[in-house]
Formats: sequence, C-alpha cells, structure tokens
Amino acid sequence: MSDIRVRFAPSPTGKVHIGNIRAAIYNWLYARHVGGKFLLRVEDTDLERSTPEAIAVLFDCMKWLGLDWDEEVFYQTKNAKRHLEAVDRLLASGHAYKVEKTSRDGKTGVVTMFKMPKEGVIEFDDIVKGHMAKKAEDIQDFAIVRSDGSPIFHIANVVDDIDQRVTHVIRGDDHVENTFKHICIFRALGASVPKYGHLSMIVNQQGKPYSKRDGAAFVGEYREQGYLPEALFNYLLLLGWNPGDDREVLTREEMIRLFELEKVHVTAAMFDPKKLAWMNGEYIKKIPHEEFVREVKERVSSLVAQVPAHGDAWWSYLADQLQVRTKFLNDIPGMARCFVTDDFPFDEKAVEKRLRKPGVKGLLLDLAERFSKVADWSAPALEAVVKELSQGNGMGPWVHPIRVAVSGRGEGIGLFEMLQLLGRDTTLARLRKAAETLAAD
RNA sequence: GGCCCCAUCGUCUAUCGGCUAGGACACGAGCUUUUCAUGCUUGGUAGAGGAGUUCGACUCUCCUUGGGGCUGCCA
Repeated sequence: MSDIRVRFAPSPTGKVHIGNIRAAIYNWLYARHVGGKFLLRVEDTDLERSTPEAIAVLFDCMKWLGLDWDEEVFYQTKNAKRHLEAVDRLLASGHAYKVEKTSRDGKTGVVTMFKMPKEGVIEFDDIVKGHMAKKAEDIQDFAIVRSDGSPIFHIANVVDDIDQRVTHVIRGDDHVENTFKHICIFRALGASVPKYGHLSMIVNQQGKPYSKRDGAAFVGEYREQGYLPEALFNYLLLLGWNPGDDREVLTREEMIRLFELEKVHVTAAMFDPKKLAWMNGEYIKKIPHEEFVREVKERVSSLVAQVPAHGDAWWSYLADQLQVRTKFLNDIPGMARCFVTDDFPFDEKAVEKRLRKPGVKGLLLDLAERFSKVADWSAPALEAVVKELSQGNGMGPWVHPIRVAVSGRGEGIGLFEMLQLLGRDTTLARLRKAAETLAAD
C-alpha cells in the first residue's frame, strides 16, 4: 500500500475520447502498480454539456474497460465554495486582483486574475518529459474567476487536487503550459505541489491530434463496432509504453505488474486501426469457448424471430468454426446468418463467379443427388463424396459453387463443416433451389 | 510572432557508447489447404541533415531542418 493518489478528471461531454481514456488507463495502471488510489473527478463545470446522461456514459465507458475507481466520485461543481474561498485568500495575500476586461465575444465585466511572479524560473521534473523550466515573465496573468462569479478551470483544478490530496497529476500533453501556472497557484495557496507526468497525444496519419474526422475517436464507438475492451485497453497502453521486451498481448495482471510511468514515451503516437484490429482478433481467440458460444447465440438470435432448435453440440461446433476467423464480434451475424434462416443475401459477385457458369446447374443437382445418399451426414463423409468426384485434381470446381449455393457468400467457415451444421434437408433444398434459380445450365 | 516539447523501418517500438540495428502490425513470397482465416517458414524497408566529444555514436553536446503543443471570462 502506498499513499500515492492519482486522478482521472474528465469533463463529461457524453463522449469519451480515446486520448482521454488512455490518460485514465495510465493513471489507473500507475495507481494499481504502486498500490495507491485511483480517483475519479468529474469536471462538470460546463453545466450545459454536463448532463446526467453524459456522466452515465462516462461511468459506462470506464466500467466497460474495467477502470474501477477508489473512493466517492468527486464532482467539481460541488466544490465551488472551496474554489472561491481559495480565490479570496489569493486576493487577500496579493496573489490575485480584480480587473475589468472585455472578452473575445465582446462581454465586458470584472474578472479575477491570478498574478504571476514577475521574475524567476518555474521548474518541475516531469515524470515522462523530464526537466521542464520556464521563465515566469513568459507567462501572462490569467483569469481564475469569470465576471459572473464562477471559478475557472485553473483555480478549480488546483483546489480540487489539493482537496483530493492528489500526489501525482498524470494528464494530457496539452496541459504542460498550464502546469507552470498551476504550480504558482499551489505555492500561493501554501500547498505542496504534486508530481506531474504529461502524456503525449494520439495523432492521426498526418500527425495531427486524432479526432472524430479520422475515424472512431470515442470509446463508445469501439464498443459498438464489436471491439473487446481488453483489446482496446491493451492497444492504447502500447501506444506510448511497452514492457521492455517483445511481449505485446498482456494480461491485466502483467500490465499492472510491469507498468512504469517513467517508461512512458515522450513522443506522440500515431493511431493504427490495423494493429488494433489485429489485437482484437488476438483477444477474440482468447475468449473462453463457453463464453464465445454464448456470444454467438446472442448475436445470431437477434437476427431472426425464431432460431431453429439446436443442441449444445451444434452451437459449440459452430462457435469453434467461427472463433478463429472472427476479427470483430460484429462480424458474427454476417457469418452465421445462413445457419439460422433461409433468408440470407446472395453476394452478387460470388454468384456471378461461381454459379452463373456453364454446367453449374447440372453439377449442383448431381451433388444434391449424391449427398442425399450419404448415410452419415458428417463433414468427413461429405468431403469423401466430393473427393471422389474430383479424383485428386482439387475440389475447387465443386466446393466453390456449393459454398455460394448454400451460404450466399464466397467465404466462411470450412465448407464441409458448414454442410454438417446446415443438415441434410437444408443443404439439399438450397442446392436444388440455387440450381433452379441462380445457376447457369 | 513569442514560449515549450519532440525526432529509429509506412506505423507502434527495442537499443540505456560496441549494431551484422531486434520485435510486432501492415505488405510480398512460400508451405498447409475446399473458400476465408488460423498456423508455420520467409523477404524487403529505418537511426532527418550538419558539426563536435570519443578508440568507437542511433545512443552524449550544439546548430539546422521538420513536426507538435500552448499563447481564452474552454477544459
């Protein structure tokens, strides 16, 4: 156990950006690694956007990723009185002053400004960026209370960190400049300054901050697209940190054990959706069989009003076939639709290529005839039939048309396994129907 | 403009002065093979440029160039 306390302090806007959640991940991992506390502070000062729904979305995303927090959630708005008390103290000690100002949008009013020291150097040792220094004279005085009397981010953030007894502030790179200001506030308030660690940004292919224009930028979108939380977590972790060896797919326990804030990279990392997709596939392969079976059942059931009755063995077999070739859970319905309903789409290209060829009609009808005589309806038995036909010259000419005829697509699970799952009646019916309606003579 | 930060394959990265520069993703080839995958084998691609320190520099220093951040009564 240690007395290290870190916090994740997002403003709840209803969407949680991946860069932001990576900051949460690093905070969480750091706290768990050192045995400290991971606190959650909701910076809900923007009353218009900070709705209960937005806050619920935030909690949801964190729970989805397994980011559990310690202690009560801290709401910034509830600490407004403390913020203003601090301002009064700054005013009294001469660290702040009031002045009439005109804002960018033309409003004129009296705001409270923090008075920056006029000389000297402000410095701190950033855990990830190293030694940072800036001349006080290079930083302007800045507003801490609006003309409507509400506290501004800088003062609220610092006072909350003091009140939550935060020891390490781990946040986005975009706050480095603020840090010099915040350090001055901590000192003016007579509080001890926390340690800082600033995380680089996640950038797009052009090297610009990754935004919604570059693809899915919010945690919720990944969830909807069938990404596994473990995969997103692992991928985001690797974007700026690595265990020091070649391991990439790590268990949560390994992450906690190996994570070191000091080893987090300074440089911005480019987001690579391809690698995330690969990572997702890796995690899908790791899903325990029983769980994957449930996942398949659930996703397939939503496709049709009535799922044909099948035994556990059937589902288990289908899931096995599916699991190794599933990259996204959302791919499951498309791959499995043909197993639970006759109402599935035919891929036009596949039909053109495999069915609308001379002789295919006769081929399919012949196959249906031969299959109908198979005593033991199983993948090996069916394969034997086609093997015999092919006489060792490759089963392609038979396999491709059959696949398209019974599933509508050119790809999917192993063909004979597919036929076994479909069963005799369905297979024969589909072969005959395709022969009559789609195939060329 | 001012201030701050950064710089190894296309991308994420290893290297803490000895490097024939390693791994992963992606890409190419091959094997397995009925498709798509998986799995295995394998190929190509990197230290921005210039000075300096050193026996030796990707690693240290400086400059240049390039990129990013900040410069609000946003957070």
